[in-house]
Amino acid sequence: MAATILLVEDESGIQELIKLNLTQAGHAVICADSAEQALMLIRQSLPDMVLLDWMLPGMSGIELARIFRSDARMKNVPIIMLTARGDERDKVLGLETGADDYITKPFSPRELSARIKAVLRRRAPQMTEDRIALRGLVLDPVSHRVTGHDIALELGPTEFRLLHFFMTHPERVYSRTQLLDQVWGDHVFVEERTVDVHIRRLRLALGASGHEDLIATVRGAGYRLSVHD
Amino acid sequence: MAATILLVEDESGIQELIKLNLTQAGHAVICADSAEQALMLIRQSLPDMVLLDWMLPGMSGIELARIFRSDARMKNVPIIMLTARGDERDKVLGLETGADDYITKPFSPRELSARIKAVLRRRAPQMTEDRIALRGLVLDPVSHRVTGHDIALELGPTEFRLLHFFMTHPERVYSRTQLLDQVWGDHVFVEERTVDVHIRRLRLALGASGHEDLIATVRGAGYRLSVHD
DNA sequence: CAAAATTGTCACGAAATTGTCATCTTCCCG
DNA sequence: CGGGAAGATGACAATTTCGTGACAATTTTG
Repeated sequence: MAATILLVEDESGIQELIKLNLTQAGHAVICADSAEQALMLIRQSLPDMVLLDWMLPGMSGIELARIFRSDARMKNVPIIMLTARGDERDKVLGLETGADDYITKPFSPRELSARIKAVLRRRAPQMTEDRIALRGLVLDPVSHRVTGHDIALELGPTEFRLLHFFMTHPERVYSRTQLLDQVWGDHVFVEERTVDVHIRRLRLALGASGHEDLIATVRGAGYRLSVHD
Repeated sequence: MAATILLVEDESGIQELIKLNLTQAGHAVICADSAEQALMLIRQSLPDMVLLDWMLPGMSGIELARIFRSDARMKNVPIIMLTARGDERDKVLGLETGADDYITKPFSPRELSARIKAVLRRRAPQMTEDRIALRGLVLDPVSHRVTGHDIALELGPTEFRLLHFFMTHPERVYSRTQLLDQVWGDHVFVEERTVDVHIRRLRLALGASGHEDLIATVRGAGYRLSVHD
């Protein structure tokens, strides 16, 4: 279970330490020193979750969390608060603000890993290993198989990732750029129109089970997996 | 994120300084020395937000904020209060009055920028991704769907943006120029009459669910989305 | 290593969208 | 009532956007 994690922590020592732990656990880590930087980064890199230090210079962690939560685009990004030992008020306040979990410093790498795993399981549908069913379509992340009305579908690797992404994010329009970021990866340099071609290939494959209209194109905006007929 | 900001500050030195900062950050700045001037300017120029000094000659900032809030036309314009250092009472009072945020002088350009960005993100209604419902009409920015009485409406990209804007700014008249700025974009050079045509197309589409009279024409002034029948 | 599969890019055509204009309608005011 | 101003409407051409098939490059597989 590899995830992209945004770490917001002003003390560079602790930041490095946590970053090391997370990296070794197989996660991609993006670091921010301040609330402002965090705001920038979370928008452009769409992390799978945020590790947020309670105490920050300027804007406090809790304020930052509140901002995250008030913006619909970031509403679904899970947040874990890092707090100093035993400050119960902070804990309550943090959870009220919408943090998904909190962890008190100092903590062991194992504990951190466990919390991350738990939160991701709860909040990031893509990362789970559960089967996803939708309109007679069943996608199994484990066996890497897809069936439509019990008919096995032949999908290439990219088509599979694309469908996987759409099925974990239904009823939501994604631009070509967003799809490239989410399905191909941030760093990749690929033409936007390439998305069209893969959408087409995916549609063709889905057609084998009568699901050709599952993915709708939204002119001028992007594509969307529609749950309704 | 470029915005039009109304700055209300009586000390010309500070005013110049802030104006410089904001301009460099890519915002358009309109300055007012007094509450009276501010009232004039906010009506005619429709800023995206207001930076309001707490201490003003004559009418105080907080009174001004109260007036802003009580006027339907300005109700949706976010306000950031500028207060002197550490006056907590002001802070509380300010937030109660309806200020969206406060910032204590002196402050760094970075902090100001961050607060502005945050407030705009929170308050600029078009930016949120919450579903908007109005007279049986439901617009979902996320899925890019519009339904009127559960009937799906077919909208082109521009019609969608136009309706989105109106639904986030109901009961308020917008001139063609303002609509071009808000829906098309500042830089675009398009005939004003083009707005008429798109209004028409939007009305036609809305007619499919019996909402043809949703957008009213205000002769000599512009158009308005009416909430009431 | 050869065959097969996958992938990114391109060019072309179809279709949708858009801006503009000319022409009616409607409304306002003397 | 008439004249004009402002808005509505329909048509149209230009542009944009998307779908589609082909193809070469690359990777995977046998």
